[in-house]
Amino acid sequence: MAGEDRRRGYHHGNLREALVAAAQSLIAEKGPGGVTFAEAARAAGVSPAAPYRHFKDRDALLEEVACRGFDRFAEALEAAWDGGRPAPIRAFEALGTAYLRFAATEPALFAAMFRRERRDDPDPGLIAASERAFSVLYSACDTIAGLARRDAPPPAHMMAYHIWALSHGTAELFSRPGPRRAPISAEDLLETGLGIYLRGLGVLPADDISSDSS
Amino acid sequence: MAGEDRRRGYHHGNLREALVAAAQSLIAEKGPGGVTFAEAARAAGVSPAAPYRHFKDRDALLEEVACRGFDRFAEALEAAWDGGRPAPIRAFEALGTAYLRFAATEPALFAAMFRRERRDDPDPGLIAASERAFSVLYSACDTIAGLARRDAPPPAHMMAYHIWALSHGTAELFSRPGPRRAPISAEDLLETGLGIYLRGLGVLPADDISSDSS
DNA sequence: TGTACATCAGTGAACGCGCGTTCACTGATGTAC
DNA sequence: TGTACATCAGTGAACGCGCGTTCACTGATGTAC
Repeated sequence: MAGEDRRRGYHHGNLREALVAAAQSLIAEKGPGGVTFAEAARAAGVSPAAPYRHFKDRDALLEEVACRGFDRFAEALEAAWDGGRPAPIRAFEALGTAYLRFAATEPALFAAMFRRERRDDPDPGLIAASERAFSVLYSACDTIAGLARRDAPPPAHMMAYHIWALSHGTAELFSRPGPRRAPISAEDLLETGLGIYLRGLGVLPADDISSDSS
Repeated sequence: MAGEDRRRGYHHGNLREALVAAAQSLIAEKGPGGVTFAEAARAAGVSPAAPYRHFKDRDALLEEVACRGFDRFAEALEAAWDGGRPAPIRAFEALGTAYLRFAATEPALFAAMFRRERRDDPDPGLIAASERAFSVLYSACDTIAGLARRDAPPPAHMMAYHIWALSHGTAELFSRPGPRRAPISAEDLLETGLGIYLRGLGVLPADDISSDSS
């Protein structure tokens, strides 16, 4: 953004950032496969050879975008969970909603983060960033698992994988821009799904059992 | 397959099939984005102009692959569900496992079916094929919903969307070829997740309630 | 049974295009002294 | 405070490549009579 306004002569000053921004809007336009080194350079107002000073290749650029995506994703999830306030269950639902909203409002980042054409060599920075996002989910599950009315609480990491899968599947199938497929909104689907899941864990009371104790 | 063995002179005889097969293996190699009209033609042993006789463009070819993918997917799911035999719950788990297995053993078809770069114009044949697959899930859920020990069974279509999302998310995140991320197998994750979900619906008995009636 | 003709499916050459990548270069910036 | 020099970041021209797409064409197949 800031780098596009004014060229300061020979040196761009902020080319790396400009390339990342350009890649992001190219992804939004044509998907990750449509990102081209040459076009990113053009969008940044720079010669086609310039990007090589900052990124090894197209894939490195996309990985950088994905990495920042995971960082912002983690922030969004963390803000939604908010340490379990005002109440754990409510915060947990907000967490799920945040997952969907991120997928819907940042389709470019989301696509870069979860694109299927990964190279074999997994970038450690990217893995670390995705771990950061996952850890928000994990700590929320850890709190929620403590509410279970059983002697043995469900293992939080398994729970986190379940929740992640449910949220991700809902986002992929029902929450992306494009022709809708479900007659129910993605948010409602995820909320009801989470509710049923938590009931199954004994975290929420079952409907057919009279119980007012939380 | 059959078309590659022997050229019968000027006419290929089975070019459409050969192109679909070529596209499929190109997807397996480089993902849907790596599919090229020219390369598919080359793989089929035919001039670069020949594919235009059978497909409008690259996207039409990919849609054909996706369409067949959904057909085979529906078959696989149907075979796993098997009308609810030997027992509904067991068949239901088999259905989930079949979802994962399809994603793992047919990554090319799976990628074509669920690729994100869809054109705006959704092919009716493709939609119909995906509906066929979904309807297997739906009818299974309809049967399972009837087992709930409540007065009002959960709406089967909502249930089907939940299950679809959970299965799809598990497949996307944990069941694709590549570096694993979860310390639990995708199959185990999905099975436990389904179990918890069904407990939440009242279809399976909760652990902390003594109940031996199925 | 044979012939004429229409239709179909693939040819191969050609074109313009944009991309990836390299190269010696050069303008700007910072720093040692 | 000024000068010389090293380093850095971007240039622009060039190359080879493969793709998409078109075109008039031609070999094969089927069918009317």
